[in-house]
Amino acid sequence: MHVGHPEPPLRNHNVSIQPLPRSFFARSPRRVARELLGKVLVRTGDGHTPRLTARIVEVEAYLGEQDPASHAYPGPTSRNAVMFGPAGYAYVYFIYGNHYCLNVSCEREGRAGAVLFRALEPLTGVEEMARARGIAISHPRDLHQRDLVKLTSGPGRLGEAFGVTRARDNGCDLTLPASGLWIGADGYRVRVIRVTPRIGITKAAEKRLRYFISDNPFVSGRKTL
DNA sequence: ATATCGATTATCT
DNA sequence: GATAATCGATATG
Repeated sequence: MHVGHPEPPLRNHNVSIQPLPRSFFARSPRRVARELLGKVLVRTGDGHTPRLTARIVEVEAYLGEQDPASHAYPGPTSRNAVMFGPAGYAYVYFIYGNHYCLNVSCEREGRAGAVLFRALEPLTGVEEMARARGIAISHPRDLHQRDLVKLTSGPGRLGEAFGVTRARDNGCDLTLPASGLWIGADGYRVRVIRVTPRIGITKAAEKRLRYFISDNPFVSGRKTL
């Protein structure tokens, strides 16, 4: 075996994961974003067995019709309809002709708001994630941190790793394991949360609505203000 | 390490 | 017709 690994890159995950209730999401995007850190995104197959699990380590809040950076800013359209619906549903958008990004709707029905998933820490199903990302892995036990980071560090990357598309996942209920894509808690406690301006936007770029777990190596982009 | 750029298409002006 | 909640590749310090 190898020596000199300060920490194994993967913590294997045999504890049970409990779905989050809709009331968790039916709050302000700021609150939901902060409390989503440390929770687990799950992709389940037909057999209800989790195939893919990954810890949520970086998110951004989008506030709705008053937030110029939000897709809800122009008011309800067919694209953003899920954001105006009830909380706890997947809002998936396609961007730059290349990438699908995953959000969860917040607030009460009729009031827009969402949290964008920006980075995950893979827990199980790493080989499938690597296949989905088109990254060759010789021997799964020899995975290095730098390879793992490329799987789910960034909104487009994590979408691809989890096979998220608008046709497949937009509007699906993320509180329901039967949806195939859902969010749960496994008892993990986050230590330190950091807050910075959001990434990659041109409007309302100064608002500090990006939340991430301090010192987590899977966080995307700048780790300083 | 940071900077710049091309890819590629749904959505809106 | 312009833009975009991104990524990966390339160039340069």
